Amino acid sequence: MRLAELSERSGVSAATIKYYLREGLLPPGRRITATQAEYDEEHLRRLRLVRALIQVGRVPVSSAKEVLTALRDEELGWSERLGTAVWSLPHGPAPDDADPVTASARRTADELLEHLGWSHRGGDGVAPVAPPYEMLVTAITTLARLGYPCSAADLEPYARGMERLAVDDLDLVERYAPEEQVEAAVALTVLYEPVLLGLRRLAQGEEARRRFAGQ
Amino acid sequence: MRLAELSERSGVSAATIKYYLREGLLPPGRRITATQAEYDEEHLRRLRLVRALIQVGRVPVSSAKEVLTALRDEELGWSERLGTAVWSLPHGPAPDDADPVTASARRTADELLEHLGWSHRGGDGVAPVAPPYEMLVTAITTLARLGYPCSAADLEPYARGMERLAVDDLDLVERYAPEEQVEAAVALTVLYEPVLLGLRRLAQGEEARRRFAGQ
DNA sequence: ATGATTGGATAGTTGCACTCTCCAAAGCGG
DNA sequence: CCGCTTTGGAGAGTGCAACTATCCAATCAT
Repeated sequence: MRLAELSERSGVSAATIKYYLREGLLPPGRRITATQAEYDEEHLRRLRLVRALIQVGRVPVSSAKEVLTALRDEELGWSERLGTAVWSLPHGPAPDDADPVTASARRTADELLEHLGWSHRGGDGVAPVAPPYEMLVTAITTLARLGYPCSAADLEPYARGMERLAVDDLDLVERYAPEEQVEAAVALTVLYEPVLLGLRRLAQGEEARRRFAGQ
Repeated sequence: MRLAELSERSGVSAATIKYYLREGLLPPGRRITATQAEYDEEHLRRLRLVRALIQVGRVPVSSAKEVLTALRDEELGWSERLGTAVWSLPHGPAPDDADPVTASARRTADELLEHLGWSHRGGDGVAPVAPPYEMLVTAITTLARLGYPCSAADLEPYARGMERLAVDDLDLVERYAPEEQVEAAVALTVLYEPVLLGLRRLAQGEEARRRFAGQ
């Protein structure tokens, strides 16, 4: 199919598709002549994934590129690809280690993870600290600075909850054929986030209604 | 204290504080003379909340203003203030109701919420549909379009998980004095989101490592 | 043959979140 | 009292991200 048809079938404007091609978010089409290229179903699929990551997952274009590059990287195995993709996701401002509040938050996070038996550092050697861990530290620091300190004990039920959901997440991923699993894992990681946050806000509304009925 | 001191104590540049004052995110200081104003601890506290919402919670400035306005609105009761504040939070693109996939997603969401016994529509009368519900519908639609359909049954464990966490959330809020609870609820809703997402990504990493150890 | 279409390159637009510059009034040290 | 600095407000300017519009030569459809 031509770029115009790709545009029509995806609902993404031709100009935007050209932009994504330039930025390397989509691989170039198969060149037919000097001025024309042909796109296939795989391009359509990838374009839809890009739009989903950007619009629903709020992933910046540059990070989306990294995520997609990791997905396609034939050099890496299953878990490296997934790891690289997830680490490319946005994770907010880095913690400021000069700040004593950050140091305390880091201790809280370490205590929590140790208690849970999670290894938050990458595989072997001098692996960098995982972005999700940094994200956690930043959030705990910010809460503490605002006067809402949370201890490892406060966080444990949240961690246990996420631990249970991770089992469901991986079960869901295993429904798919092995060669589809990495993409499925990324899509489910990112696109279940709004599902989770939406359900959480609804659940809070329910619980608040239950407790403070007539106020 | 003067604006300069507010800046120093919060770590926010004076120019940015002026910008927030202009945008109405911070109430004006108490005017001392025609060209000087005095700020107090309450301003400092609010400024820190603004920064936390914007930087860690990824809330746009304009939404942060709505959230803060709702928090301060003396006209409203406890739950209206909290509801208005949470509804002002970003919730992604609205679902496209012309699309049949959206209609199907909406049925899935309705089925789930009915099964759970949650009331996703506001209080009385012709209340608008809750933004978190719309957020959920958009996410389910996007997943379906990408070839990752999820049924009400798939979503139930996630909803149950969030239901349990909402209880903990509200317990945490009730630690604070009644007049502090609305702000605490907003801060915890928004700032626990990175905590939750960070823990989820870490938990997925753990679970993936457990299942696919040597790949 | 000829008018429309295609894909690539370049430049322009929009929105957001600041950031800079200016300025008159105020404070302050001698 | 007099320079010198500081203050807060207003408006314009900046940088970045994500598009969007314009051009253009090659090509395709009739």
